[in-house]
Amino acid sequence: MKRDRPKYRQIIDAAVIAIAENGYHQAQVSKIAKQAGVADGTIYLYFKNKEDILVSVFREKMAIFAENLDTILKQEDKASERLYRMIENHFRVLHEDRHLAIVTQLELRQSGKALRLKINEVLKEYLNLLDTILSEGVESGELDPSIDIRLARQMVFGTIDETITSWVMNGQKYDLLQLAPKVHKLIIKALKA
Amino acid sequence: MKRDRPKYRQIIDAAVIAIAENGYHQAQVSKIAKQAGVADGTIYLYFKNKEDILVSVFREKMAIFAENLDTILKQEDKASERLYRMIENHFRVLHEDRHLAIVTQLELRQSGKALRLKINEVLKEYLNLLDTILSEGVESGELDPSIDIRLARQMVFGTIDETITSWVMNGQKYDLLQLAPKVHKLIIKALKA
Amino acid sequence: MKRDRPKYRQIIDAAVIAIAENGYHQAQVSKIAKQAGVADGTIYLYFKNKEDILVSVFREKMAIFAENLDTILKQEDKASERLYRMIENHFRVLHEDRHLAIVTQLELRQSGKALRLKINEVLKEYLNLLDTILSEGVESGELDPSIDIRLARQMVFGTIDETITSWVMNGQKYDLLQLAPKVHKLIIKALKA
Amino acid sequence: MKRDRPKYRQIIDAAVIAIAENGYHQAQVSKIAKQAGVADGTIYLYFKNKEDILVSVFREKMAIFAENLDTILKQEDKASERLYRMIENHFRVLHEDRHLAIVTQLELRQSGKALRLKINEVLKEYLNLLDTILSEGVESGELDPSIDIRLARQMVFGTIDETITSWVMNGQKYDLLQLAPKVHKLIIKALKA
DNA sequence: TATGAATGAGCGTTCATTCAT
DNA sequence: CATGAATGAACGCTCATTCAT
Repeated sequence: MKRDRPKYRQIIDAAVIAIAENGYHQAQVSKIAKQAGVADGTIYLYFKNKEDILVSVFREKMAIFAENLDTILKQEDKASERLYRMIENHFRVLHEDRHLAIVTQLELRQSGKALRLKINEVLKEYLNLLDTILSEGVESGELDPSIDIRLARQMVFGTIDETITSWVMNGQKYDLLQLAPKVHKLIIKALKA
Repeated sequence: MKRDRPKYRQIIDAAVIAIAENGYHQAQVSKIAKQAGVADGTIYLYFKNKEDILVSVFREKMAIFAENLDTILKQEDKASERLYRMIENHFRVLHEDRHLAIVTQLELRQSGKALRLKINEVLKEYLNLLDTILSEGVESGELDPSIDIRLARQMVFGTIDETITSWVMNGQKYDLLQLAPKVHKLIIKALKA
Repeated sequence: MKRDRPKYRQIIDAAVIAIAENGYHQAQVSKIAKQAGVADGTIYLYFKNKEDILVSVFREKMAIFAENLDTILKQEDKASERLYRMIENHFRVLHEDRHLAIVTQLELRQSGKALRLKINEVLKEYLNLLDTILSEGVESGELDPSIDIRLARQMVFGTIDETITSWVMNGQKYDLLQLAPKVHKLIIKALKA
Repeated sequence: MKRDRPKYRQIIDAAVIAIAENGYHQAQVSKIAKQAGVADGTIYLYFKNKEDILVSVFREKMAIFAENLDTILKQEDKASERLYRMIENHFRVLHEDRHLAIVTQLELRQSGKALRLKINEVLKEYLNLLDTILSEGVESGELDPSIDIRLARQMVFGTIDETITSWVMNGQKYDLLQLAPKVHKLIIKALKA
């Protein structure tokens, strides 16, 4: 399998750096290749085309969120705690990889419609896990039964996303992780029974 | 003043349509010119360059939100009502101009970093009004004094934005306006004292 | 109409020279543009793509053959004389434009299948005129009624084509026009009643 | 000798199939290798480069024509009969190997000038045999002494070539072999004393 | 002998911007 | 003011060839 060979991840990681440092439109294939330390043509042994690199970046990195979240769901069963761990996890991953944060919050959003649709498919899995947390929270009586799940999900994700984007656009100057408890408190207040 | 001459708005409106119908990357200057019924070169008598058209689109259209919001602030003084009117206004404007909704929620986000920064400056005025609503709500004792204004603003804007973007991405099929009360309820629950 | 503007022919003529001098695969669009004294992009104001240039070269130049042949058909009604004039015309045009001879006999045949099909359509008109000469020659009793028109046409065209190609491949060193009477004699002997 | 080892012919035959089925420009070295069941690199143990494969294809296959023709020259001494056998042989070989017909009549002609010159050298041997038939036919009084041998050869080869190319371009739908007597008759009429 | 992963030079095309009319 | 023909820089991708194993 191609994605198990070392150069696959090497190129993925190079793409994140190249995009974060140059911007989406200035991250030419040749720049990614140079950053990865391979020839331009080598890229095409591992990826169908440039778009495929970008979707793969998103898929591989998103897997980190989803995996962690999966573990959290198994460890916790209180909705409030689950949400806290989710927020904290989301913030932590992007806090620890600032290049990745720039890429997911700013650069990848400049992609064309086709790529956006593929990215959304990947994102959907993550949002489904969030839906699960919310539904189960309602069922257990912990969360307000009158909430609209979709709307609640949009609020949770929208708040998280906007918070991180603001942090990135302001130069990642302050400590994103410290915001987790406050964001959590706000969200729980809105959702609790 | 250039922006008072009829062709200025003609080009702005043409840009919104051209971008909504063709997508950001397929909205070439020549297409905008054709849509506006002017020659390519004429564009450059009214705008410095392509980026200038797009920033102007955002500025002119954003003015609608801000104006309305200004009026609302003068008419209402309860934070809850102000927020309701703001959400309702935001939803209504984009509900009534579907081209504009596509442009602001999807297409304009594909622009490069430079343009994004300029757009954010324009957006900042709008967010400042929101900050005002929140601060005054806290001062009057209507809103929870322990909230972080910036965070609260990010939640409010993030939730609104995510809700609208979902609506656009799902083809603007359902009635966005009907969501206003629910969104408002959720937000107020999170923010009230 | 694009093809009436001077740059259209300018580019066509430049393409013939660029291809003759560099070979089909080495006649890059930028070389054709430089030879024509225009910018690369200008080419695309007159032609859809590179293939379109080449088909146009063939069409425009082939028109010379067909026009002359049309005139000949009107002036002469003896098949033998018509064939002589056709051969002489074909030889003369290529003899007088050696670049064109290289392009039609050698370079343009290196094009891909798609282009070849389009070229063949253009060629078909010319071959139809030849068919007319042969059919009318048979009807008038001047040519052998037992000949297969298609086969006869293939012989006439195959002989002419092979003769010219040999001349080109040998460096256009001898006088092609002098061969016309001999070729004509050979062909008439094969076809006469 | 390399060309006696089994993989040599294996690659030659694979090249004919790959070119006939994919077209000249789509017959990449890797496709030929796959068709031959060897690794890409192995090709270069038997051939200097891609051009060398193609020249070898032509040389090896042309040898069939020449060998047969050699035998014919020994068996027959009447020019008319020799020509008939030559035409019949030429038609038969290509009729029986339709892949080869496509390759020699259409695909190989798309090659660059350099390759074409090498192919012509191989072809020259075949054409020399044809010259011999014609010269001896003139000497024996069977053929018209006034003919120009080179021209006669161009007519014979041009007619055969054009006939076969037409057949291939029309999808090899009709019976090429049946045309041999008619072609022969036409040619003999042109050449006989 | 045989392999196949890696290489990197090369090119058609788009489109924002200019400027002579 | 308005036009639109002309410009030319910029880039993703292919594929013949090599060479370490």
